[in-house]
Amino acid sequence: MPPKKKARVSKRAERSGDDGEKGKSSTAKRKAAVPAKKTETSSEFVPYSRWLMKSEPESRFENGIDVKFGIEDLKALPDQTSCWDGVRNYQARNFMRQMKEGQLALFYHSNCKEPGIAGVIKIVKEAYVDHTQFDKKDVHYDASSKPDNPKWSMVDVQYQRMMKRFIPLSELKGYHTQHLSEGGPLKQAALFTRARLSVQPLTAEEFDFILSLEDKEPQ
DNA sequence: GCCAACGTTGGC
DNA sequence: GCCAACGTTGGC
Repeated sequence: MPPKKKARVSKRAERSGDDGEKGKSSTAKRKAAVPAKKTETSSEFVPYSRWLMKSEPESRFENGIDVKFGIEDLKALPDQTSCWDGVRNYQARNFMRQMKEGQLALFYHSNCKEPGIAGVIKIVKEAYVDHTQFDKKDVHYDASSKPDNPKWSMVDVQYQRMMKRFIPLSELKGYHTQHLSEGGPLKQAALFTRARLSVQPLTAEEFDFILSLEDKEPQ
């Protein structure tokens, strides 16, 4: 399961102990878990079912370790499957814990020449303990996390397909700006409103809109 | 390489 | 429990 890899996020996160989900007390709550949207006609919560996950496709060394993990790297693995370890941000972790097997996510290339949406992946294993938090050699080792009460989780994802064409961030940003003034599906996309979140939810409208761009001319 | 935005830490 | 300092994310 554990190919070395990806998702760059803080590296210490030390205490703060919080756990995000016991929700009630303490600090670090700040903007805890954004609640899923409600439907118009009922007060039922509709859980998110689409996601966007960021990873770096270009080599970058952290403590002597290359954190490069682009969609091509995922595609090259046995079963085209990998665990998504190394997430060290509570909101991102909490979103991963909401993921269900079979759900789709957009694979986003970050911190690179051309940031943007590279392809589609599928959640093939729901959240479980991220072993790298206990590994002193790992870039994302977290000395504050104890095996009897692990802080960090990961999911497994499987490559589905490349986008028919790469959708650059710049293009999405153009639509975001446009939708802000005229209305439209990317108006509130987390990619822009929560820029630094490495694992974020997408509404069905956002997800479908982004996929629809594949068949349009680059803007 | 710069640096704005923002999450985390830790003193008080 | 506030908030300034610090460190990271990630576009440009």
